[in-house]
Amino acid sequence: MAKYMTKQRRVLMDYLAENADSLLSAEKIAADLEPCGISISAVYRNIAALEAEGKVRRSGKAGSRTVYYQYSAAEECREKLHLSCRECGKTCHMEPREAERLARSIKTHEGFVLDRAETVLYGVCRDCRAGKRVRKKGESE
Amino acid sequence: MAKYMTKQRRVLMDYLAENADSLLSAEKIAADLEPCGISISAVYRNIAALEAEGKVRRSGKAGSRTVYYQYSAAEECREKLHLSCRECGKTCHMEPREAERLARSIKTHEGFVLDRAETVLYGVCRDCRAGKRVRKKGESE
DNA sequence: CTAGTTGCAAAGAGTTTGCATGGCG
DNA sequence: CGCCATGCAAACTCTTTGCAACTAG
Repeated sequence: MAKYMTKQRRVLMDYLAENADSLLSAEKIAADLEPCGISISAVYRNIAALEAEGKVRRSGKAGSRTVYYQYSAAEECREKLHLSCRECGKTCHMEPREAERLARSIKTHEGFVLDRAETVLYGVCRDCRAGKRVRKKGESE
Repeated sequence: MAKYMTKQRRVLMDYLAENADSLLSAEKIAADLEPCGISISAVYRNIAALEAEGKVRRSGKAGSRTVYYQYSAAEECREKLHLSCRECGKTCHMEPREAERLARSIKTHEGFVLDRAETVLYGVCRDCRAGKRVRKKGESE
């Protein structure tokens, strides 16, 4: 997969890199990139390829059947736990030391080996707690 | 919602309670309960009602578009973090003290307030680690 | 009896796929 | 020029909904 670098693929990758801090649905991506001339199928197919290459991570939002994707630049990214904000949708990495401590703690106490690549912690981020009214597009109170 | 206790509802609730430790898709539930004479629509409708009552929790499995449900007996359940095993699908509660420590730690270090109700940690549980030593992709030791 | 429930089938939402055309290398 | 990638639309999967028949209280 990914033998040619097509216009669509480049546009998609740029877009994902620029929005590396938020969870994106295939439909949103397609909508935003539609003016660039990229079909929804191309979005899905490229994302699947990027996912296989480890450049994109998929994560479901609690209670939604839509799948969300996010750029996952480096390998190290997958060693980090992700924190996803319910309010603004942004995702950030948890400090490695913290993640490490958490993983160890859970393993010790529960005998459970955490899979950092697949785990996303949900909550409300610092900015949203501070602003408290950072409301994002199409999001009602 | 839930004004009458129908045969279907009772069967569903029993089933959910019995399988309180695993994540169940609507289809699996319907399949397992089909001999009891309950349609998939009834499954969905009852689950939606139970969910509204807080007796069922829904959670997406990482990287799957299917929604999974799980019995969530008590209120306290929602104050506990959940650990879900990728191998066997079982879910268990994280020790409250551990969860508390984790939440505090994240808040202190990242300014991120964890939503315990929506967060599920993925990994491999003690039993599966003991039984088989299946080692999968990107899993930390 | 009467309103909540059910089953069925049709409608939706989101994702995947077959096929002919188009474009990267 | 050959093969991969794209676009379109049809197929799929999972979930929701309309409606007439059914049933718990």
